[in-house]
Amino acid sequence: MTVSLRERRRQQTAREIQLATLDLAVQKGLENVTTEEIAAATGISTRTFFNYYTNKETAAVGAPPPFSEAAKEALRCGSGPLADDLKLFLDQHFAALTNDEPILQMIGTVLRSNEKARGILQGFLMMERRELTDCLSQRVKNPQAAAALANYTTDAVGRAIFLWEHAEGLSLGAALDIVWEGTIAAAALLTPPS
Amino acid sequence: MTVSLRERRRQQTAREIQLATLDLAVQKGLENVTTEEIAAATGISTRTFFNYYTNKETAAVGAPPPFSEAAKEALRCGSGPLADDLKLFLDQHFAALTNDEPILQMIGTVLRSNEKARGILQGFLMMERRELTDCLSQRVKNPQAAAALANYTTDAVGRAIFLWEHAEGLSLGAALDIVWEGTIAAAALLTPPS
DNA sequence: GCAGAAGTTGCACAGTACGCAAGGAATTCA
DNA sequence: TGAATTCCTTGCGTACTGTGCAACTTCTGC
Repeated sequence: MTVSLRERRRQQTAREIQLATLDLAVQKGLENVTTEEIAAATGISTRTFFNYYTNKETAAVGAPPPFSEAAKEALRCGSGPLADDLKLFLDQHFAALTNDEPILQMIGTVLRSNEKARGILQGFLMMERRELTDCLSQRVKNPQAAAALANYTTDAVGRAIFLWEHAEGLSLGAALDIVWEGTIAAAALLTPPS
Repeated sequence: MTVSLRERRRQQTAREIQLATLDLAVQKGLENVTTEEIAAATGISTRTFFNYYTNKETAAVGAPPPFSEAAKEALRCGSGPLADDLKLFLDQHFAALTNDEPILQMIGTVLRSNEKARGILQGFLMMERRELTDCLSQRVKNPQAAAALANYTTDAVGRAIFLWEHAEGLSLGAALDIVWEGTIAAAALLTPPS
């Protein structure tokens, strides 16, 4: 096996901590949850909690799924219209996110009221945006345009999740479709008629 | 006088705390600065520090200048091409920022290494983006397109400041021009040829 | 099965953030 | 101008955060 018992247990514990954190946070707000409570709920010591996460906000947010290498490669080397390739890329990324909808829901609740948690997530998204910028730089010569496209794309992720959380009976995929359409419409509004 | 002595002193103290914080942070990194040091450098007690700011990161970031009401009004009711009106809006906002270039410089240094500070700033930018979205909603019927445009715009602010900090001998205004051009180019890339 | 690596835990300690109450300075109003 | 009021500052006490260290347990590779 490629993953040792140790590694598996580590992942397991990390996830248990995240779940305990989110569970408590949804109940009474992350501000009012102490690391001690989280540790107790997880069945570990406070000290061990800090061996996994540097703070409770990080524990709540967890590690978002990375972009798939295949999807990035497709984006770099794609030949179709850029808008279509980006949408395809987003669809693939959302397929990964959809696996943990309940967790996503809880994270959303935490993010809405917790500044520090937003900061953590922001850090992750910034890394993702940098990754995307690098991919796009291979197709777009103007580096500022590549950065702008990466921003349009990661922002669409955020807005789609937000919409999904606030609109009843809307699937994550459907929310993305709506948001992406708005993104394209906005781009058209900025583009002088040729 | 419209502003009482109390109010003026309060503003003064708030600024002094920010300057002391940034000064120490640039010297040795905000992580390695204690609230006690900041208070001492400002000439106040630790307790008073917390009457002004909830934490040192907030003290470092301070309160960014708000959008001017006139600029917002112009954006809401403007009739020119949207891209031009937005650029005008940004130019006005940057004129306000330019007053405190040295502070902006120091804030940038802090943001680069401090996660929590980025979170604080993110909160401010999110509010600004919401404000902008509201303005734009009066000119653009599709709410997702309005949100996307607001994002394009606030992101341009961030990228312009970043570029200005990293490129030697580039004025803030010139950086904005370059970034905005990239934004427009990216929009064109997403727009199918009509 | 055993040596070493990795993980867990208790303990100690520096730092953060805030409630509370006493005292001091600014503002209001008589 | 002087008293009443309001706001600000400060010290003290306290709950919580985050990390270094050392002892101990568990897992891994040979």
